[in-house]
Amino acid sequence: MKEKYYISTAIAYTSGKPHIGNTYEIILADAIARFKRAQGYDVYFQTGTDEHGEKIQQKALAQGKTPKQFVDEVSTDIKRIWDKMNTSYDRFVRTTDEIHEKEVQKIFQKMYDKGDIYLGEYTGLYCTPCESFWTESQLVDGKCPDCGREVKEAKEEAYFFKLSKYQKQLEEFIENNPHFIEPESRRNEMLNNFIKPGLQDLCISRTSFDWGIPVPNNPKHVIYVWLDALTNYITNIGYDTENPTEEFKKYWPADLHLIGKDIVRFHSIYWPCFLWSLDIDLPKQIFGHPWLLTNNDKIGKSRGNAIYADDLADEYGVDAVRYYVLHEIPFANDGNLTYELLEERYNSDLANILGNLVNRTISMNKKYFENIVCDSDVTADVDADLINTVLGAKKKVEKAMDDLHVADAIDAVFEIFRRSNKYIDETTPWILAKDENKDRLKKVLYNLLESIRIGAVLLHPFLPETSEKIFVQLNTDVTSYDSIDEFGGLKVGEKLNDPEPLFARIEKKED
RNA sequence: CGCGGGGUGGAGCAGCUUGGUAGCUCGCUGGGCUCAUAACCCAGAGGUCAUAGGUUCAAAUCCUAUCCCCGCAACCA
Repeated sequence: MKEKYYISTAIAYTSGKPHIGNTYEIILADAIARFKRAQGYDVYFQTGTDEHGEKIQQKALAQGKTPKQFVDEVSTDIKRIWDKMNTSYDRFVRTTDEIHEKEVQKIFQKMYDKGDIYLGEYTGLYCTPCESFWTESQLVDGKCPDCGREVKEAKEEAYFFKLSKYQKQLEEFIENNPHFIEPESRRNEMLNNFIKPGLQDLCISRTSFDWGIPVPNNPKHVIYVWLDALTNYITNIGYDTENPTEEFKKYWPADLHLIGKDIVRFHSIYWPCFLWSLDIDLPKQIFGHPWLLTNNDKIGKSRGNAIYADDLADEYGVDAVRYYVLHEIPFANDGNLTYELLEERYNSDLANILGNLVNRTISMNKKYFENIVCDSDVTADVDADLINTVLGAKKKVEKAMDDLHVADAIDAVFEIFRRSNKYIDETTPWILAKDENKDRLKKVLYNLLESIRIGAVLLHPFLPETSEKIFVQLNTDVTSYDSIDEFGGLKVGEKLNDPEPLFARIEKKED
């Protein structure tokens, strides 16, 4: 039986259209999911939208819509972008789905019955006109950051979750599982900044708005969005407080929660404690990926520098966008996106190194052998180095992917293409073409076509569309992950399709 | 002294855990080639690795201090 692999993204908050930085997450998850599938795992890949909360209620109101209308529109748009980016999620979930809402209430009830949730009083600084609580640090000159008026201490009834009860357990767990939170810098931050100083009980209900899941038996409270949102990872695969489904038993615990570094806290502190409260195993790993910046500034609508994935895809193509974001964020540090950098990568890597290689190779094969795949036994010393590089790439990709170093994995694939370009110069096929029998040329072109095939197989998780276009030009169905363990999978005698440029070069703008 | 991260040739990054000729991609200069999307291949110039001390035979890599940048700071997801 195939080993399972459950990967999730965070569910996207439906307060507005996600920008390229948000979209990066689903692309990254997709690359990992596709890679694991290629390796033979039984992959379950979940994504979706997080749709409750005060902010959404306010936004909807401002647009004269009901919250439900509003989130329906935004969620549809998010799904559209995910689809446009060619992401292969297995399930797109929404926190407004009935199955989820019902289960969250049952979860709340179970925690309550267990004694992990109690009714208490929330004390905070309250601005009466704004009907909002603020923390000390949010205040501006000691006054309400919204309206500038005085705030005063106020109390309200609220439910609390006993985080404090699990503090020691959590601290020990994270100490003993050094890879539970990645990258390491985030782990240190959580441990030193939040956990070790002590965990306060978490207020998990709100009464200041009603766009949320009602607390069972006390509907003037709605359940705090993070309890609502985090549980999406289990409710949608069939968790139930009494009778969890076979699907749940099969896929849980998740292998990887892929999330933004800004919400590591919720996933590495609240989520484990919630799961313990339910007596469920913890996910195996939480990876807080870095951000994509533009001009080294945070991307955001309010900053007026928002860049959207679908706009970029319209201009440069889906795979160019995928390539850029996957390649530009090595691992733990933020990446940078500008149109100049994107065009630079596009031209040099996609158009020149990859696109041109495929084009020149297939063009030569057409010119010299009428598109027929030929081969011979006339080898030379240079062949071995090419073949070693090509066959060695798989291990490098696997090693990099095991560490979630996706950018390194892509580089390892491109080594095949770079080496192949060099091989053309070393072998000078146009000179070999002058030979009467062309036997050496047959071997050289076969080696090149086969290298491209192997490269395309490895490229597939990252740039699926491009990879498939290459297979079409090679007219091959030998595309399995196992087919690249040995050199020589491409069948002799097959007829290639005519060359078609994969990526048209972008000419520099004249302005 | 709130916590964490970063400051490496013109640009974007790796290296730092386990000290020992500073690496990659792009750009630039020169050369080669002509199959190809003026693409490809080779060679070269360019860095006192933020600053100041310290440890060491030897530091980008360890320690201390300082400066600058970024994120977080629990009820906003």
